[in-house]
Amino acid sequence: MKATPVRLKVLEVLSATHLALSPSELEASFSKVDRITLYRTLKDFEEAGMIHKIIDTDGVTRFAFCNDDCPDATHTEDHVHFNCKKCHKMFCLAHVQTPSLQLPDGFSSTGINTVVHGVCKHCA
Amino acid sequence: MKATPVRLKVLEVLSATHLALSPSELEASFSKVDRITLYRTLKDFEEAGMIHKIIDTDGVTRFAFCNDDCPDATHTEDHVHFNCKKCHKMFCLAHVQTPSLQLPDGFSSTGINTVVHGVCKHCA
DNA sequence: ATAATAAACGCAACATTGTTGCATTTGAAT
DNA sequence: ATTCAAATGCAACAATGTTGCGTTTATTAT
Repeated sequence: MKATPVRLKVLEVLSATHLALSPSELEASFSKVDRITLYRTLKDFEEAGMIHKIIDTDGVTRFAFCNDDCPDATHTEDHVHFNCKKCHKMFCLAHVQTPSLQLPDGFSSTGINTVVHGVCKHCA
Repeated sequence: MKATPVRLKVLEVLSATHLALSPSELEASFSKVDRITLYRTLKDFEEAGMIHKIIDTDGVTRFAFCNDDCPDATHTEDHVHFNCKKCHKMFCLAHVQTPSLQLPDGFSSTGINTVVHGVCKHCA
C-alpha cells in the first residue's frame, strides 16, 4: 500500500477525531478528492484493519479510526458507538465494552454491533 | 388508515415471519406492488407503531412486525436482532433483551440498537 | 538521478435505494 | 349511489455506492 496524498489526508482527519465520519463528510473536508477514490481508500483501509465501518441509526455508513485507547489492536469493533439525535454525530465510546448476551440455541456470534441513540455531552 | 390490498399484503407477510425484511425483498414477494407505494406503506406502518425499522450489518434497511411475543407493546425495539453472515437473514430475537450499559458522563440514551453478527441456527 | 512498473487515481457510466409532486383511483362513510 | 379524503402509481430526481478503463504517480531497481 502506497503512501499517497489522498490516503495521508484521510488518515490525518480520521486519526484526529473520535467521531465516525461518513464518506460525504470526509469528501467535504478536503474538496480536492475524487469521490470514487475516497470510497476505494476507505475500503482499502478497512480491509487493512486500520479503520472500522459502522452504520449509524439513520443507515448512514461511517468510518472511524481506532485510536490507541481502542481496547483491541485488531479493530474488531468491540466497543460501543453513540449516535446523537441532535447533532447526528457518531462517537466511538472506546472505553465502553460491548456487553455480552445469551443467544438462543443454535445461534453463534462473531461480533456485536451496539449503537446507542440519545443526546451527546455537547447537545445536552 | 384505510385497509387497502397493498397494506393487507404487507401486514400478512411481515406478521407471518420473525424475520426483518427489506423493501426489495417485500417488493419481490408480491410483484404487483409499486415500489413507491411500498415505501410509503412501510413508513406509515412504522409511524403507527405497527412495525419497526432496523438497519442490518450491511447497511440494508429492514422492517419487522413485532409478534405478540414482543416484550413491549410500544414496539420500542428493545430486543436484540441477529444478522446471519451466511444467509444474510435478520432475525428478531424477541426474547433477548438489550443489555444495559454504562455511558460516559453527559451522554444520555433514548434507545439501544444491538445487532449480533454470526451464523444462525439454520446455517450452522 | 532515471527508467520501469505496479499501484493509485479520476472520469464515465451504471445500479440501487429512497424521496417528492401531481394526476388518478379507490375505500369507506353518508 | 354519491362524495371526498386517502391511497396509489407514474415521472423525475437525489444520494450512495460500484465497475471498467485509460492516465498518472509512487516506489523499486538500475
